[in-house]
Amino acid sequence: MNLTRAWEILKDNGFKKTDKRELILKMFAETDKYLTARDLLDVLKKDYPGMSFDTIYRNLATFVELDILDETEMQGERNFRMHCESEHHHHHFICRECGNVKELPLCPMELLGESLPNFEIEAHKFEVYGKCPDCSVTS
Amino acid sequence: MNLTRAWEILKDNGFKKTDKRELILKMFAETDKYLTARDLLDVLKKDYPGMSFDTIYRNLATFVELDILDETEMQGERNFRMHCESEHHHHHFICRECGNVKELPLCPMELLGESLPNFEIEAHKFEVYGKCPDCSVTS
DNA sequence: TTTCTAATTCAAAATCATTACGATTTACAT
DNA sequence: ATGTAAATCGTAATGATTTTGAATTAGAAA
Repeated sequence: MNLTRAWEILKDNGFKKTDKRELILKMFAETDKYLTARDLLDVLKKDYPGMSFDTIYRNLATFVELDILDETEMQGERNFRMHCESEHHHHHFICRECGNVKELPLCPMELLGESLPNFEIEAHKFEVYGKCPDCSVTS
Repeated sequence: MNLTRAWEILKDNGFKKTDKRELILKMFAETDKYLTARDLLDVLKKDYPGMSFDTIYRNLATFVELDILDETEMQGERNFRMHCESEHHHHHFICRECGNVKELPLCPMELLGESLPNFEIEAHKFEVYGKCPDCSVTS
């Protein structure tokens, strides 16, 4: 997802263009990694000392609601990332060292078959964690 | 995992038999569901008003460390459950309504193939959420 | 452009899960 | 029975997140 598309969605849903929102979205546009509310605040406080958690969290919620951001939960923290626009559904490897993300082409749900008859499936989570080649010590 | 085996492991690792540990383990032995620290405290406070968070959390950490319990994170809370002793690795469907759990026979890691060359894989998470047949409103 | 109004922001406090601490009690090997 | 390390208690601290209420601001309408 790029910034232009993100603002299109916001406009379409009646949200205003504010500099705080621009800063937050720019941070996501510039990285591939998952970011926490604190990551954002720490950086943005430099330029906008008044930036508060309220602003961060409310906007993150808005962005997730509008599918501009994806959210996942890792070690007790909510992590956010620009929503993937890949043609088809996929999952991620997440590097615990640098936070970088790699797409995994498969989705286990396709392989469930009739494992869950009469179950109402609402969601699923599949993530792989470890070290990417750059962070893996090959010595 | 049954209580006898759990105590075997604790003994082997030099942990003492305390009534608090017994109560906590009994709660896990009696249910199939994932429980939170609060679930445990709320119940155990009835019989042991003095029961404190310290006791709960320290013991949960110990049990997870010793593979007596499994841990997962759902909606911002850590959830615990008796460790599965099934012959082979598997994953779970978790009912968001009643908390009951159903084993899923597959593990997506087997299907990764060479998707992650030179990546150091440390962990993975695969869970399916929804409503079990009992909780699904079939009207 | 000026005005209006709802949306947004700020700053601080509340909440919730989790962790930590010093004092006391307990399990269990000797 | 006793000594000692381990475990527990009661409570306070921490850290992430959410909420609140007053002040500010963006964007639409006149």
